[in-house]
Amino acid sequence: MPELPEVEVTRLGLAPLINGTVYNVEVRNFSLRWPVNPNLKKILSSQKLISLSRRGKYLLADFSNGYLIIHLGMSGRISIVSEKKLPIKHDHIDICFKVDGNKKILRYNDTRRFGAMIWTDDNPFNHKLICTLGPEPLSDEFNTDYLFDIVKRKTQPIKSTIMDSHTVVGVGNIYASESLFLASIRPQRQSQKIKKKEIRVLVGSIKIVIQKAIERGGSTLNDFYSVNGQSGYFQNEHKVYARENECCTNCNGKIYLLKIAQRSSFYCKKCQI
DNA sequence: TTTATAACCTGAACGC
DNA sequence: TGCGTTCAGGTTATAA
Repeated sequence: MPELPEVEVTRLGLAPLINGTVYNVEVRNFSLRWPVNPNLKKILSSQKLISLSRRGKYLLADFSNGYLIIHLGMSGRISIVSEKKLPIKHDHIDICFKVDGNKKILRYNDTRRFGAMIWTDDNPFNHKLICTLGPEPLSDEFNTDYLFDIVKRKTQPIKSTIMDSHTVVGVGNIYASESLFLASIRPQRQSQKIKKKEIRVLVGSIKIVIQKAIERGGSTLNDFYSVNGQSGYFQNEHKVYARENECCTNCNGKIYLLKIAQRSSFYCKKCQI
């Protein structure tokens, strides 16, 4: 489910909890990708949520006494619900806030439990999961010279390179396919054989695709919904992703499916070289 | 050092 | 209808 745009949409949706104070935490299942801190309830009790930021696909919840690092994995979802709403299957964690006298529950649901909720009282940017991440795709740091310097040393397919969070964060399977289509580059091309002028176009394409997806509220395929339960709309603009055997919107040719690093990759043989 | 693969877990979709 | 198989948006650890 969540790639960078979906995580950003989630972050923005959680804004009503800022300045709220935690009055209860209920962990129904501690077994996420990494075990949830068994003392989380004690740690967060009476703490104030100061701000919410994002680094790649990680949400960073800044509390008075430390940070909660949240990753949604493949099927994680966060919603704000009322106290009356009963938990359903896979609702693993509730963090209960009092905000301006009102009670609001941050509810974490994750069917496949590939997500994570990690407590740290250190600077989260020093955390081993965060400190090795590549630049944000929309930042100036992610530019032609930067990416070209990386790809010229890589023999792996370009799609694998741009999906590597150490190269650039937030480009998952959907947006990798879409960005490569926009840049007219086949996903299986060997990274080091791609010319600098193509890398320039690719960098621009990644920025465009990510920016547009954020503006559309992310992509809702099977299970992404924002905090308010709204679906995203960017899936309506997918040019190649999940469109095997359909017509290319550009040339009317056929969209092909190819497995790269065990992941489905979609491309047009005519438009992408 | 780089690249490929297995693993984590659940449920939907599909074929027989 | 029911069972078995395959596949899915992410990321890390391990093997090659």
